[in-house]
Amino acid sequence: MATLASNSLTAANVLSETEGGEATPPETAVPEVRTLAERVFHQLQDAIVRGELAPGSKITEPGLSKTYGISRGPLREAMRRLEAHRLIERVPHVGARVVQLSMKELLELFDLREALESMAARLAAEHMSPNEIQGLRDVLALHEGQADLKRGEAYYQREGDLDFHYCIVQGSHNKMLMNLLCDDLYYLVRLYRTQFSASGTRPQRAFVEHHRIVDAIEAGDAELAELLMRRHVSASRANVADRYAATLAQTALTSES
Amino acid sequence: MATLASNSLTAANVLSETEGGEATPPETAVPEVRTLAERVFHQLQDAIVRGELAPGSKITEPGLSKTYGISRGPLREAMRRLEAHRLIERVPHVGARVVQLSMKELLELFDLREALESMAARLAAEHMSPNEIQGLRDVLALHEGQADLKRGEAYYQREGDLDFHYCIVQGSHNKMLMNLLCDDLYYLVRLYRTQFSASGTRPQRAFVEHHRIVDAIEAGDAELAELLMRRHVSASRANVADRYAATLAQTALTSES
DNA sequence: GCGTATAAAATCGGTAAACGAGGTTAGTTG
DNA sequence: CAACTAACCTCGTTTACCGATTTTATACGC
Repeated sequence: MATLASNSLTAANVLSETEGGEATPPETAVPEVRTLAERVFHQLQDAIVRGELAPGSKITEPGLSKTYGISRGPLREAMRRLEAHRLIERVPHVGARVVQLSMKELLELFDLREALESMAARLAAEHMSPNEIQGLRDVLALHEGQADLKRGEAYYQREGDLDFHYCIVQGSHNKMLMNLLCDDLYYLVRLYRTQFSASGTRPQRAFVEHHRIVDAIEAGDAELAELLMRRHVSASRANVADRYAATLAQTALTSES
Repeated sequence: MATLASNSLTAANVLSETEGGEATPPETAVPEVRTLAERVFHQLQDAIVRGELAPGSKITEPGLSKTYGISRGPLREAMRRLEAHRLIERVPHVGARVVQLSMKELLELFDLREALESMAARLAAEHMSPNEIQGLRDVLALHEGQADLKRGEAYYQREGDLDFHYCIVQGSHNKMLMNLLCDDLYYLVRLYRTQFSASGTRPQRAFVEHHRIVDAIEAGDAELAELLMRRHVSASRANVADRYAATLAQTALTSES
């Protein structure tokens, strides 16, 4: 049966507003989940990012075909897309498995983000409208009100942090950059966060840094915004690397490359 | 090792039965063209990049299925990958068409390259081995010997330029960066070059810039290498923008970005 | 017992036919 | 000439089936 009518999209819902009435679903209207292949692609993407599909685990076509109740055709299309996004790895007559990420690649990813997001911050400072900047402030205020920030957890490692970075990237008004960061890299970032359960104990600091970045953007100081964002990402990277080193030293001493 | 000096094409040529002798050159053996879907993906990718499939033209499944002599299954998988790489655009019950690129997006792409390739140059200066640097020199020497460089054409806009940038990116030893630039963005770059028949008349200058960059890398001067690469890409961008503006002014004055 | 060789099962890659759904086009009608 | 309708086409998906390759399980020999 084609049950493509109403399904749980579960996408990365960014801004959650007052759910008073269904009158105006803000911008983020339910986009294009019109085909089965697309739906299962997002479902799988979500399952991988959230760790429901364990990293390194093998995924078979008959298995997924059964769990999601679809035939192999659209399933294989979805898997092709996952492969292109580097969320699964495939060996021709063998099968596919969820990516297993190394610390080296995680640090590489941070280097990429440093280059790209600092660029995004510069462009955002040049191009963001007062309205958009207000939206940024709203996002920060929303985060500030959340309890988990005060509890000193979660903020940085949850979607909240990404919300902020999403907004900056959107504010760059550079479509290519938006595609690259939001469509390609951020799913990997989220995947890393679940795999390493990483990046924990610097929530307030990150929060302050976010505010400083918005200040620079609001002031139209592109150079400063770029610098602050570069430092911000770099600090995140160092934090992750430190935590990883600590974990390594604590558990045992096995090498890796 | 890992000098992929003259790979460039890797195009669609299938593993026709011409593989009599296993005397394939050391590395760079024809890797994974083992499945039909993969083969047709590369064929289509190549056809699009080379302009054989006109930008904006509609491509239909029955059509391609017939042209390439394959069934719709693997064809659709290939198209999914093309879509993920942004070489085609797809509308759910309507069809797919080759991307039509705007000058705005081209300039955005250059901005991305500026950020990413300058980063690559910095990393290359830090990580490239003497062997790899020699390989870079060889690539430049190869280009210098080619006649078309002296004729003042072709060098910059042909694969030659990309060869150089490929090598720099490889020299960064950053796998994520390599994936991003070489697997994702460079096909778009090449597509732009065919679509705009662009970027022509600064071959010697680009050539000199390439040499300066290698000098900086050889000297281990990461900061300089990064700066020079940033300028190099930026100059390319300006060149393209100028030529485009000239074209616009010449033909007529119609709409703009 | 253990390693190798062989056979069986499972999976992947691919083809073909068929069907409904949605979109495009053209023709008819008012 | 606009609007409605009816073909027609393509896309999305399922099902069934096939060969090729891999994995596993079994059996054999040492």
